[in-house]
Amino acid sequence: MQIYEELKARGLIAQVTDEEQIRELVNNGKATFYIGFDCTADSLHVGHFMALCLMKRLQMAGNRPIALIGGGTTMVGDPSGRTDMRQMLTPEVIQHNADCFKKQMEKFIDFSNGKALMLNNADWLMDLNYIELLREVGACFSVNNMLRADCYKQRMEKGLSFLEFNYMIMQSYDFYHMFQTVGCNMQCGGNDQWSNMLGGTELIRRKLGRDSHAMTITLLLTSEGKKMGKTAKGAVWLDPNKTSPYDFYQYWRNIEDADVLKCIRMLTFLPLEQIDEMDNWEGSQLNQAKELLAYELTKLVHSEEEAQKAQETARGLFAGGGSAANMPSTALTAGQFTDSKIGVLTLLVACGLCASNGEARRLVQQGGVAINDQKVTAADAMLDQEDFTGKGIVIKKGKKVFHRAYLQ
RNA sequence: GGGGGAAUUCCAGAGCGGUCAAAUGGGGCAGACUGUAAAUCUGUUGUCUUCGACUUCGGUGGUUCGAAUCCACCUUCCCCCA
Repeated sequence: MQIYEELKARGLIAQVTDEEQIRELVNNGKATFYIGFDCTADSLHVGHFMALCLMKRLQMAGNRPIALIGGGTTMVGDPSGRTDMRQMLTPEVIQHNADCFKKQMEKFIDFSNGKALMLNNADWLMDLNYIELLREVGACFSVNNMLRADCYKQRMEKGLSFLEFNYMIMQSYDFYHMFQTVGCNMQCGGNDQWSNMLGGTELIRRKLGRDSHAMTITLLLTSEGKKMGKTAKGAVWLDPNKTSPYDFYQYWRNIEDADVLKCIRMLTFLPLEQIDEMDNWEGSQLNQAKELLAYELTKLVHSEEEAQKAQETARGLFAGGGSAANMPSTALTAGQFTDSKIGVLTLLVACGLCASNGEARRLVQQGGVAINDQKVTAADAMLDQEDFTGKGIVIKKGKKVFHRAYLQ
């Protein structure tokens, strides 16, 4: 099976400009394609992970990826999928984020010997001259057409600033620029980028009379239609300091039944035959699939070792007994104890399990806290400092959150 | 440039000058049931030294014994006309 067919079988491809041409290009390793990354945060998250996987797959098939850091476009802000205006980021923050992205990407993509490129569009966008750009590029865009684009439509009601309206033009210019300078002939991206991407191919056709291609990746949505990788606390990050490997593992382990197979197919590198076999799994058997998914992804994003550790910890905690070594933990200092004692509420807050004493109190009152498997019933319960020495104690919040606290 | 409207707790969205820490829904958290799933039901959801106190309703001042509710100005956004 060739790469294009595989991508299709995995359900990764959402839209393409010309299937035949792209198939030909990609299957023969003739594509130089780019994916843009807006650096609005200092770490990549699960959403980006899809894109990175696609790059990796295409690279393995002999194509050349370009990771484009949006140092310039982030200054403008993409209105797609947003109902309100993005917060403006300062150039310093954007630069910092771009640097962070670069480090993370190097783990996935082989940038050696020009096998892949990493560019930053700040390098060419920041020097543009307004009038020149208007005459050169602006003339090629029809506002009528742009307004018809889906991403702007929703914003027509809530208001759209001229700044954001220009995002499509910047992105199109990127493609146009790289088409000429590094021979980039295809753009990939999330399906929400479709109209922005078409802007680029259109610009290239108008300015140069040449064909270029665009391909979008299916957005990974939960069965409820929400974006995958978002939790109430925010995104699931790839940076182990922002989302620990254990939490990362747990995120996938806790996924809904309806989404498991889809995720395995789209996100892992397991052979399709193996995945097809799991297709008729049902009920609690799906738990095995979830474990596999969580393991594979943790391995890809962090390392085999981390995946192993996370799996052991999770199995131990949920199956009972088990090692407490790798669960998230907090080191307490003697200063946090008064008279060698600490209150449960204080402890919960200190470990970041609760945002406030009030929340901690509620949690205890509702029977949601257990320490070393003993349910805590009194909000004013005190714990002895000596219990925290060595491995410390294990706090269980609700049914799934385990946390270790020990004395430093 | 002219006219009108809006800003409320995580989100959406109610809110007579006192009885408003603020309806309702969503989301979150916890409990029951389960398979570390979903659905369902229940409780809870500003902070704290929690039978009490304190700080919130875009910002700043003002009126009042008392203001999320009235007035002025400012900021931001939306709509209509040009």
